[in-house]
Amino acid sequence: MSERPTTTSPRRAELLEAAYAYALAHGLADLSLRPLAAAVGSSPRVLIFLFGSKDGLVRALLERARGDELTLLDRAGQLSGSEPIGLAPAVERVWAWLAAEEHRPLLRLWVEAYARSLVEPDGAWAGFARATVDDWLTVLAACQPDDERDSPEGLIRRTLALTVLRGALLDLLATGDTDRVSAAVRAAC
Amino acid sequence: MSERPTTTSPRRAELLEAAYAYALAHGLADLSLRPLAAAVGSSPRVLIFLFGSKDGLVRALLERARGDELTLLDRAGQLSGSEPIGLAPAVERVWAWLAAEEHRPLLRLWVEAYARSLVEPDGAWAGFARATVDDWLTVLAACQPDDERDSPEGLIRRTLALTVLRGALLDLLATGDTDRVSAAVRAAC
DNA sequence: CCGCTACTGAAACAGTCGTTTCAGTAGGTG
DNA sequence: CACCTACTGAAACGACTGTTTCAGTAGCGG
Repeated sequence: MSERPTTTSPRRAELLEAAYAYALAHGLADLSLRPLAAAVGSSPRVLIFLFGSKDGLVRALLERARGDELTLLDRAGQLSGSEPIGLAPAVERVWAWLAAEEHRPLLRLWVEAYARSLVEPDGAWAGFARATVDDWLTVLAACQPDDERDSPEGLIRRTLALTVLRGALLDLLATGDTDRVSAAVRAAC
Repeated sequence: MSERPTTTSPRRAELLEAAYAYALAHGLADLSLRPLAAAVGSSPRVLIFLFGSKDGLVRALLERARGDELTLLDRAGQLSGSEPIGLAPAVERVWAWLAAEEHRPLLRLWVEAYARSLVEPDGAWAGFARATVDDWLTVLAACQPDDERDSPEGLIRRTLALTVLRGALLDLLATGDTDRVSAAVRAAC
């Protein structure tokens, strides 16, 4: 009976932003409506009304996080806008962004969503891991010179580049040892 | 009052093994006692009695998973037992194990625990991510020639090796594209 | 048989969960 | 004014959660 304006509405956008900040701080794993609603100055009733269900809210949060990720990727893509800058410089630039202290909550959230979508491939998390792999590979491809991009070795090289970035991110989030991990990324280039 | 044989007991070991199989199939994120107990032929009462609490059970499961991981690492370490085999061959051997289809549930569980211990560094998951980074770096160090191992570049090289393995694992779990990812790992060596 | 340890079943406890029901209020438009 | 849309508060629903209480049973050494 309580229909859903699943579409965008001003209040919905406002609450989504607040909920996103809350998720960055507390994680998505044991997110629950009542504490979240209290933190963002709302009520479970309203969250359900605006997002349809808790799953709808989580989906919206994941899309929101993916939005942040895509703006990063756009910035990396810009650098290859006029002329491809090559894989190694692209990796170093993206890594500088990933290693920045202030992006760590977002990246933790990202790892959490990635892992969850592997374990539980249905529901709100469906396809998140797969989607980001494709997003990144596409952007890395845009950084490669034209002839390299379309060769089989080009695919393998950008897969390796993505692998280094992802693995380094995991190490960094666990140890916080920026120097050691950044040196490894630099060595890979 | 119903205090803890937190120590090992025959029944406890038996149920732990069954619960481990269940966790491999269903994940740890929304593990709950009643369905688990039903699946392993026991009751919540007994699980609490034998493991002290749900947190105790989860801790035991994580230790159990880490046990599986350590036997893999031991096997990689064996190959460097008499004479260090070098980083690149070690990576290729370990990757062959990681890429095997039958190890995927264990690796999914591993990623789940890793991510969770990043988001929620207290409680049962504490230190899991950090511990495995150290485990792996130690074993990779044992594969390096003596002079390389103790140099600063040696630390960076094995960090990079670990990075490649971890990143490749994430890609493989999301896409299942063994050929592409294995080619990238081979290219890194 | 006694007493001890190890384990177990059934039921209840208090709490949280997502969601629903029913009731509104505020603001703009006709 | 009436009317519609957008939003909201309070309270309840039933289903679950981890945990506890109380009551056992089975086996075994003495």
